[in-house]
Amino acid sequence: MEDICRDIFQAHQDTIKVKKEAVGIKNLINIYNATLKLSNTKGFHAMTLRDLAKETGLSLGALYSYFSSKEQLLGIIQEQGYQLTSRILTGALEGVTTPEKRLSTAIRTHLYLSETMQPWFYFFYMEAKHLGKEDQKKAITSELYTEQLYTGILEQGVKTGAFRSHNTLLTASVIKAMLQDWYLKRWKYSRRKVGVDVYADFVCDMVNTYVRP
Amino acid sequence: MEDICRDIFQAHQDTIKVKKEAVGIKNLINIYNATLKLSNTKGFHAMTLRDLAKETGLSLGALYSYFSSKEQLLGIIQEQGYQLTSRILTGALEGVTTPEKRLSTAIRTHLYLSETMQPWFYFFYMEAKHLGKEDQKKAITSELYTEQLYTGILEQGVKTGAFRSHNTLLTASVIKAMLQDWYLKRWKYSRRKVGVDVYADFVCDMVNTYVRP
DNA sequence: GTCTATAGTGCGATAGAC
DNA sequence: GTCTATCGCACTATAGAC
Repeated sequence: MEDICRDIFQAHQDTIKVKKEAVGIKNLINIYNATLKLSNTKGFHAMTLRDLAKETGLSLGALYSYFSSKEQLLGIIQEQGYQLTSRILTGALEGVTTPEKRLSTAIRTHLYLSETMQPWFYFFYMEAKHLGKEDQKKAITSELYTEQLYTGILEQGVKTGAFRSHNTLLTASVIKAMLQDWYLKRWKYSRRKVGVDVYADFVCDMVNTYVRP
Repeated sequence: MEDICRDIFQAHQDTIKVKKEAVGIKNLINIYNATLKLSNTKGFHAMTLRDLAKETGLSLGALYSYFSSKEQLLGIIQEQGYQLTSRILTGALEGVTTPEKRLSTAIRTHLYLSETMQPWFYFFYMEAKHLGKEDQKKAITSELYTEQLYTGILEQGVKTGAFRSHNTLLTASVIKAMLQDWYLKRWKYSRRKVGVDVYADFVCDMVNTYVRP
């Protein structure tokens, strides 16, 4: 969390009026956490800056030292998320060579990441349509990028004979759908005390059963 | 569409000030279509009643002859959707006895229904969190009801030996996730020219492969 | 760096003419 | 049954004190 906010602090020094890094990062963490909490309960649009001021303990004026408009606040959070996701996914797959291992690593990494950053992932999904035209394209690119990652692994597997021949694009799509369900319906799974490990095993099992020769 | 609106017209004669059924239904269709169109593009909260007036061709004052508040408009659409979904699903399964047939019928009916009523389903999913506390409970009940339907079919199949023993609750969850992906990501599937039949075959195939003995 | 106070805008909802 | 006109309110964003 602190790392994310340090990145943002340094990347947006033009719009962030606060100069001391320690103060800036502390408040950014506060603001983003509050934004995610409020947005994920009632929606970003329904969250007013007065709500946000109350939740953070900052004043309206102080908030505007950290972003130039409500819309920009939305954009910043989204953008940071895509970068982080693709960076971590790509990193986790480095050095993993066999298709079976790559598939299971990608699925598990994605699930564990969305587990620790659940509010962020939920936010990306639900607020994507409220973005400006420019940012909306980035959202679509991000969705297709991770899907492409799975398609690539599956096709590699078909080629090497590790997987049987099948519709890799549709398989990748439903893998994504299953991963997304994990962070979109957290209320359901936590109520049932289904942990991320159990869910990860299940998804890997179902996909493996389907694609194995 | 006309049937749905006739149901609503008759069920809400207390809040709908228009008395002539022909006029009432014609405008209700107009209003709900416009609401779905605008909400699904920019979100229900971001849609103003002035947007809605422009889209329907009605005035602000006229709109209020068909609902008592913006919030109630949201509630009416949601409620009607649940009733329709459960009615159609239950009806489709009537007389279908073997677990294999029941499973495939449920999946296909759900997909075909969400295909013809895509804007409604998308709306239910994305706007559920903006509902009042009362209506939110109904949304959760509805989600769990359809899931329960799949769990029931799967358990019956395990008992009769048609399916192997497996985690039926998680299987039902991911079936729902796959069905939801169909109407949540329509832009993706239609861009790729994947039709509902192809998708339905795929989902049935994947689930069957997983649960067969 | 953060505050309070407020300007300016656009909303949901209503009243009353037609 | 539908319209126009308008009220009161809550919002985003800013200006200036501390």
